[in-house]
Amino acid sequence: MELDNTPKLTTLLKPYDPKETEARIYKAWEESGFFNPDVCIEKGVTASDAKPFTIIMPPPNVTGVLHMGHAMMLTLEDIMIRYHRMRGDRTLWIPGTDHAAIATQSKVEGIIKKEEDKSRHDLGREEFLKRVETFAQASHDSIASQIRVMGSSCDWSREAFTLDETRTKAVRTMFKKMYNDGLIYRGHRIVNWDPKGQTTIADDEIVYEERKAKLYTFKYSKDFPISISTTRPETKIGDVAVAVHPDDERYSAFVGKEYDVVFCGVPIHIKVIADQSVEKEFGTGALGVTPAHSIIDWEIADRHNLPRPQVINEYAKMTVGDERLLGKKTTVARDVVVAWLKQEGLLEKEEEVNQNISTAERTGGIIEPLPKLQWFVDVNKPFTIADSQIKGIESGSQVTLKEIMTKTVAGGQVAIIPDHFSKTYFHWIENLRDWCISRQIWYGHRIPVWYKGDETYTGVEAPTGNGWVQDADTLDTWFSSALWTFSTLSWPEKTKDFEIYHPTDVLETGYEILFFWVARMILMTGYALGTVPFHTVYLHGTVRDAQGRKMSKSLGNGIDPIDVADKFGADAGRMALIIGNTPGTDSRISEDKIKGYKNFANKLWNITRFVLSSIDESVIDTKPTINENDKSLLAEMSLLETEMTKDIEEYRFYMAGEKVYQYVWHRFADVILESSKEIMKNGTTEEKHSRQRILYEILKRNLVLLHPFMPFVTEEIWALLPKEQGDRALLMIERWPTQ
RNA sequence: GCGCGGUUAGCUCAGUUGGUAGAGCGUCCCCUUGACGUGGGGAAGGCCAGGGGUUCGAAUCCCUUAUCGCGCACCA
Repeated sequence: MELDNTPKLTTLLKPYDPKETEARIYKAWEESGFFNPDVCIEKGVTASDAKPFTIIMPPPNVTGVLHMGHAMMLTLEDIMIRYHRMRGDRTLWIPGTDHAAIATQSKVEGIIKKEEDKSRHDLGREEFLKRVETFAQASHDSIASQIRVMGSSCDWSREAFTLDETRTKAVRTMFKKMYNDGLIYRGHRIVNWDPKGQTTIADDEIVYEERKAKLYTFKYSKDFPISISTTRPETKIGDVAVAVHPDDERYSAFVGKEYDVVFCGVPIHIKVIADQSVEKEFGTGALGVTPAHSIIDWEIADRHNLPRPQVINEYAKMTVGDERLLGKKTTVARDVVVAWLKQEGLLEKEEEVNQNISTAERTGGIIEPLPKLQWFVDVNKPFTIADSQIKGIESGSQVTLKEIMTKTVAGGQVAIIPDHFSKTYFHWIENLRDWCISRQIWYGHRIPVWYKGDETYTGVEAPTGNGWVQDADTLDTWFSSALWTFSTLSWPEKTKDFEIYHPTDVLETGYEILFFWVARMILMTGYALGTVPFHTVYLHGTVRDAQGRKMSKSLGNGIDPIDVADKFGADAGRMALIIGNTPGTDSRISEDKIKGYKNFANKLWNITRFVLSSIDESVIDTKPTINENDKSLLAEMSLLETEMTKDIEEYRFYMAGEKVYQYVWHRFADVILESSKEIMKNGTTEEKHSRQRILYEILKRNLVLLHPFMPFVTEEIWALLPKEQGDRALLMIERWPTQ
């Protein structure tokens, strides 16, 4: 490696300017090829038998631009990656983006609506998809450049997209495998229907909003013996039973009896049944069972083998009744039914209650539970796992997807940081139902199933022959995300990458997608590969504004990480995001905090100026004797290195960052540099040389320690520093101190 | 309803296995003009939410109360 021992003091005369520096440095890194572990091995930076360290980047949605949460994610991951690369590990960080089906589609629909006043149906499937792809591409390009601005040292040669060719193959292969194992099934079941988005959504895409509602208590008819309560009288047209608790003596005489009534002009048949799920104390203690329009009631119907008449359609309109009801919106129909109840003298009580109403996360539409023919992943069905490396699950044994999710975490094969999220995780699994994976949207992985008459074909490629029609639905975006750790490594191809880098080491992501994503990756990996997708899950919190509010467009309180990089430098933004931020805890960020770390970058710059202007070149070429006092300063430095290494290994990045900050500013600059001034003035030649040598050494060693946190300024200073034998040209591949 | 967190200096937060509390910012005083004013030195400020317990010793472990936040479920 070439050594350039000319201190570039002219550069150093100016204050540190991150804006001028950062883009240039990133380009140099990228051109060096060292983001790619193959190049590191090829060039002798990494041993060919070095142990791998892998992170697959959680792919940002191609819905626009990066926000502070992404910046935090990228920083945390880059710290780990740079640290491991400097340690000599075979370090791989794969970047990528997510097509984010519903989110991207609704974004583009919104734009087209606004600009052209057209819907996706006006454009047609093919034309609409073209528009989405154009949008996604532009969005991808800005995201990719923003990831670079943050200084992320990821391997762009392996970049992936959840909807590209390789990932499509993985998705289809997985679908077919699960279908063949009977874990994916098509069924007519009650689902969460979003009338606004015209699609099904998964249970965890529901957001509950508290609203005031009226609870009506009434009887179906004058002769009906039991009163029931509901907030949705219009659904009662779909009732088939009244359920009471088996121990409820008030109603035991009626259990088993059946009644025919005409309810608001519609004849209905009601059976009185006893079911454990009914609460005696709630309302009248009797529940009108509407199987087609309530998830709980659907399950009651399962237990009692009841019919499930549908009375509401996909547009939230009534499908039965006379002219008063037919075709009316549910909200209108509700008033009609209530008026009828009053008129007939059946309404006994009308009270105001607070209720949690289910809305769709993406569109805000009020969820209408409906029975529909959809695709599901069965989480409770046992299947034979061919080859299992999961503790407590033997190869060839019968196991369910739920068991896989539980045992990998319970057995410690996947460690969650902070640990208390494991409890939340288990709690979620206990309540997990079958996962509805089909969506009635256009953008995404189309379900790889084809129909011809009564025939059904499932496969990676379309079937040959005429007359086959592909299923119109697409897959839940989390289906493809769930394969991310191994689809990015070219699964189902058995590549070298896959062999070397999977399972990955760390998944670093926000706690809010523990269920959406983390759990499903564990599910898919356990199922398809019999192993875990990663050994450690590091969950970061939400980045909030200075007042602790979530950053949002409507509030206008967002801080754009790119603006931050522009104004203060990416290094400053990185430090501000990391320091004082513990895993799983929300953090606040403000310009003041970021500014503080810009000052720190400048401080480091000026330390360098002082050191370089204080030392003779002789202390670099010929190592002078270090006196006892200065030796103790080096020992202090070693201690810092040991502590920081331990902190990073144990995922305490906030502490590692703070320690080196404290040391550089308040020990190295405030004490050691200050005391050096006196030595340079009045010390003996030996004292001067000893001190000069350790100033040089301490500075270099601090640059190494700081590099994962503030890669740009440290790399820039490194380039300006005279080198000695063994120093590497780029700081990013300099060796981390061995412990 | 079930579960999980938080409650520490004016503000934002640390405090790794229990050993009489720390940082950043802010405030006040002082210093300094060839590394840096994006600087240096110093100071004030906390019965670590309340109560109880374990211990030689508790911010740290256990119980309990209050309060804030979050997740899940349900509200028929």
